[in-house]
Amino acid sequence: MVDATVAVIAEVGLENASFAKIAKHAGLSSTSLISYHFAGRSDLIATVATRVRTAFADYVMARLDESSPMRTLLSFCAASVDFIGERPTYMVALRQILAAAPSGKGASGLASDDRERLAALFVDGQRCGDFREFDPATMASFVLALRDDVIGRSIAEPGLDINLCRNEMVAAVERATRKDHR
Amino acid sequence: MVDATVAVIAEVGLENASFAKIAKHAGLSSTSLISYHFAGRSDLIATVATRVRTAFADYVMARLDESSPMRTLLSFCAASVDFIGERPTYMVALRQILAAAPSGKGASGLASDDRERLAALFVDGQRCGDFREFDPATMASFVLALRDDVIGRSIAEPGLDINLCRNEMVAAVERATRKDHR
Amino acid sequence: MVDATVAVIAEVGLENASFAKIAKHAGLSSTSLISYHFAGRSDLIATVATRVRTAFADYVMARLDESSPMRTLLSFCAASVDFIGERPTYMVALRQILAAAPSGKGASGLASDDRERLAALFVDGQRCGDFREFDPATMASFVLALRDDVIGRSIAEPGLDINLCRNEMVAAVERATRKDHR
Amino acid sequence: MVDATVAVIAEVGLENASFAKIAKHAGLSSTSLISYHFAGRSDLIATVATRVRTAFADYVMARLDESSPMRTLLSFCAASVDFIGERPTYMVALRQILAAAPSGKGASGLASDDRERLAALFVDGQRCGDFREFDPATMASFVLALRDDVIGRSIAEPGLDINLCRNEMVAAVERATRKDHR
DNA sequence: CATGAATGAGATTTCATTCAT
DNA sequence: GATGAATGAAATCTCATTCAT
Repeated sequence: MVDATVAVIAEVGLENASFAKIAKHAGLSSTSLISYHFAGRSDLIATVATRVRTAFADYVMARLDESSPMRTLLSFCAASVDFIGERPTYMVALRQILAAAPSGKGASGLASDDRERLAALFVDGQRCGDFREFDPATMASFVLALRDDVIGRSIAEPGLDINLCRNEMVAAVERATRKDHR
Repeated sequence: MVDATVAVIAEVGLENASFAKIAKHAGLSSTSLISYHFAGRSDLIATVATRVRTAFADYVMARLDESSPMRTLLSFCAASVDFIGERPTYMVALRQILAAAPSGKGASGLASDDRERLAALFVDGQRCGDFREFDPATMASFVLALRDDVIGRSIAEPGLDINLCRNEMVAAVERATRKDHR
Repeated sequence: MVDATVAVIAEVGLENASFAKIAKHAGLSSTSLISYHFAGRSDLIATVATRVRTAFADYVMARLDESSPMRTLLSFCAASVDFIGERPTYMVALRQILAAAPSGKGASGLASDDRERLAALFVDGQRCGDFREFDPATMASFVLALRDDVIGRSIAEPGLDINLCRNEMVAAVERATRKDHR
Repeated sequence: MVDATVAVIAEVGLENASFAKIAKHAGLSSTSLISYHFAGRSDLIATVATRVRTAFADYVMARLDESSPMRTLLSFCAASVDFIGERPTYMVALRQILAAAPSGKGASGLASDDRERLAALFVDGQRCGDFREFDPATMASFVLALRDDVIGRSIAEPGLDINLCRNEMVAAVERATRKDHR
């Protein structure tokens, strides 16, 4: 049921992902089952968000090279983009959910997890000399924005070269964060 | 009427920006006037997007320093972020519209203008030695993604320091694009 | 304006013939002109009905052979069918208006004119021996029903042979009304 | 729900038979249930038409005297008119639907069944000498037109004598179709 | 005469949800 | 657990009409 929701969101967008479409995609003959299992629409999409984020985190964690802060960062970028190619609908759905989230906490809080972890990584890396001085929170947000941009383009441009995106992203992030030479 | 729509979208999100709320905000006594002036909901939000993009383009163009490709790029970044502080609701509305846009053209096509111009700028700058070698289209998308990220954060985090964001963005973009030092 | 209404009714049916469509067909930029010239929708379609009926009556009257009741009847039938071929949209519109008319008088009374005149003709012809004994009112209604049927078929079947219809109608009406032999 | 629709159409006409009135007549608290069960307004009225035509066909079939083509024809006429007296609202509704039907197929196609069967009957009867030579398709349409005329009059004239109509129709149809006496 | 903005009623349709089975 | 009928709110859209210009 959650998977059906992911698929529907990826196909028609969060706004148009009604219980009716989800039920049909899941092979259910009534939307009442969804109401039965979830407290409401927001409960359902929160569950979806969690499921997607877990899958994403698992995938990325397994590919993390934590031998140094910079390597952690770059392997995070690479793995993130690879996941987009691996499970496109997952990231599309997550992006829709995060974009539509009203300010404050709620679903938006979901994204802050990643951001905080990245910011902490930057603080570490600045201390040990991997990174130049910049605002960790802002840079964390920037890195995630690049990742989300690849997601968006992977939707809009069917023939997109994911490998190119990954390499470009890694190169850009490295240059934006590393210590300036001289 | 378009301005009322911008305000409502910025307040409650695109999804909840119903004709009823817009009419109320515009001081109209009926939603039918909106249907009268616009071919439909999509026509209205397309008009909104155009209006916002025009205002944005005008603002940025007036602040562009075109003495070199790199300066053009960095002044574009700075002006973009400044506009967010200037007309926050405009950018919030635009971001909602772009995020909800299904793939293909439509609202997504709205962003392609900027992207193409940036890409062309990169090609120029690479030829004249301002920029290192990278994929112009990908980098153009990245730069816009950073701008959109600042928009998003300006919504989610009321107390955000826009000046900090601008400086960080300029610094990051410059390092990501300039020629590598030996 | 009346002619535009006729055309629109013939094209999309009375039910869908809105002021908006009529105004567009008439080249007007606003429906308010229609409201200005007519007391309301019913006034407009009543005017249309009158216009059409006048045109129809003029056409038929000019072709009537009143040398005997039977000849009057048959020439009425022939001329009626010919008019359908001549001005198809006129009769289509009239038929729509009459069919949608609620019982009682109103627009329905428009049809009773023809019926009464035909019934009177039958009474005459029965007196002078042209027609057999039958209920004049019922037969009058029947004759008009055949005419309306040709109208209906001329809409539904584009390639309909109007001449065939006229001849068949004349033959059928003659046999249904003439005195039985022996 | 279908029966409620029939009743409402018979009462206020097809044009004014809104979901609201139908729901009210059916004792429903919301019009949404109609949208739930039917794909749309056209689906509903198509269902109504089918229901009515089935009832009509069943009634007439049970009263058909098929001992000869002419007897089949005349018993069809008699039974048809009798049904009008039996279930007035059914025929009123059907007539409204057919009259409002745009050309082409759709509801108009509903009548073609009867027409084809009658035409086939005429061909048979002409071969065996029951009927004179005439165009079968045209005559079939004519006979149904007479039937529909009685329906129409039974609406417009409350005190109409149905028996008289039946007898007049049978007499007229017999004379219009039988072989001419020398 | 003509325009076009504005109005309010009303129509269909979709939505999430509840309830009895 | 699963179904499908039923509900009420809300959304978009069309309609005829009015009014100021």
